[in-house]
Amino acid sequence: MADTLHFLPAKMGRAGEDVALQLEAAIIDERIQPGQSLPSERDLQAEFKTGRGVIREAMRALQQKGLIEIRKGAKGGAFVKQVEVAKASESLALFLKQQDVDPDYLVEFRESMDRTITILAVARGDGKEKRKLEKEALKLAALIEEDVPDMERLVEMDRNLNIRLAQMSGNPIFEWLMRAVQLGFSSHDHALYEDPEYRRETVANWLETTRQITADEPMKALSSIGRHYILLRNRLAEKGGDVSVEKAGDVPRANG
Amino acid sequence: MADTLHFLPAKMGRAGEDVALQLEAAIIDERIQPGQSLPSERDLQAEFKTGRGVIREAMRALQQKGLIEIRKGAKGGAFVKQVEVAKASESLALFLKQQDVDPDYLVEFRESMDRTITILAVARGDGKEKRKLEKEALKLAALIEEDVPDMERLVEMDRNLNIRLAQMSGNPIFEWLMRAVQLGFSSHDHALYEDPEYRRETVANWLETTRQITADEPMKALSSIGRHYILLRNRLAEKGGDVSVEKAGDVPRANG
DNA sequence: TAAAAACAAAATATCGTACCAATCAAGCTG
DNA sequence: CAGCTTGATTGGTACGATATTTTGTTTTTA
Repeated sequence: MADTLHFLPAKMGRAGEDVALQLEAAIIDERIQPGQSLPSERDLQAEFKTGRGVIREAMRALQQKGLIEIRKGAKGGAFVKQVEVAKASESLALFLKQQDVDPDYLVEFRESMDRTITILAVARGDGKEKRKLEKEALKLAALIEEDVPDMERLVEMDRNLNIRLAQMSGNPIFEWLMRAVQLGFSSHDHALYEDPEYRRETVANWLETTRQITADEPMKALSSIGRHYILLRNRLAEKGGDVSVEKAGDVPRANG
Repeated sequence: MADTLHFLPAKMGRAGEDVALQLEAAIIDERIQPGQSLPSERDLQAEFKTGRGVIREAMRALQQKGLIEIRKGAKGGAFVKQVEVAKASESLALFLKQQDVDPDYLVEFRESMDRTITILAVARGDGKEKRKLEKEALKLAALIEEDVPDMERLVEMDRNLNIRLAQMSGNPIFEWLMRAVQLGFSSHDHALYEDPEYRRETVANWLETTRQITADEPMKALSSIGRHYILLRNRLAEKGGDVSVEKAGDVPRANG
């Protein structure tokens, strides 16, 4: 527990926000280190001289930001966390989802991002990472041999390949972007895997791309990336305009 | 008010999250349109068959995500908002700050984005836009002739040039990204304009870049962009590590 | 006797309700 | 038309009850 912390009584009128801001400031200034816990709800209540509801609202806001993790029970409480890149991506994904952006623009954007990431990954990824990536692509290839491939699983593996590649770029900002895009718009890739012919070609393309990356052949890898986007554009054109951005129906629900 | 909305009773144990998720889904799904308001807290309480505290926590989470805006008083309530790009920017800034990400990565990211944008802008921007851009660069050049240039104004014009260029790419995603980056991380550019020598070179470089764009010379424009980032990197190296990403202290505060 | 299992207790977050305060818009009144 | 009143809504506080997890203790078992 982090003692010797002192806060001002919460301001009336918008107490919850005030509490949240003071706590956030304390965390960001590293007056409370990651891993440490904030005082218990009741203690905070006393510290801020306010009701517990206010404290709880503030906690919820910080939790939502990914700054704290709340554990119940004895020795429970609010523990300061390192913000994960996945959490940071959520808010961009949310923004992207709300704008209904023309799929063409999205594809264009993704292609440009993919190309940069690929170049960086070839240059910076170490051999082990590269071989691991190639192995993942092989696993994907094995999966489509089945008669009735599990679509969800396929799309998830595709997503993971993309994120892994972004990680190999070594630049966390690209990982952030890639995750956001994958969070918001995986429906396009879904389209690629629906059709057996495209599915086959897409996976073959993944194999080729990862192989060229392992072989330290950036230009050939780029060429392969280009092929991927040719496939994607053709597929989207075939399907017509009915592949719009994902609706929120797929937001994970807490209860069944 | 959006009536005829139906929600499931909140699940025990993590009711707040459940409520937040259901509401978020309804918003993203556009079952509730931006501008419309959610039912009042008490109505939601009845709908979800839960206590008011739970509803308020959920509201706070949604508010924190930027999905709703809460107004007090008569005709008050929770109004669905368009998520602002600033939210995504904030959350990225928080992540980079907490993880202590090297500013070099940001520069690298910006350079790659700038290059793509420039190519697209040359290809898609019409002559009028390009000349307008060049004129803005000229205005910037005029400004640094003064003995004591207004730094704020300089940085703002630089920002506007960047955003205008992003707009000319014709792809809204690049514009959003550019805005997000400019919002949270313009301190680097500030560094470029502090030193008289760098200031002069930076502005000269802007002139060159915009000129090449107007002349439909993408490769020369790229070359010029490259020069910009050489300047920026040199400047940052000179200044040492003290130019970190913006503190979260500049996050807009709701109450004074 | 020592290890393992079962049980009780304490600390903590979570949930529900009731009540009052502050705020704001619209309508009423003089 | 200025000022007051009223109704609707969110904001804040208090208290009690419940669920969950850890911890310590006791009992059982090998």
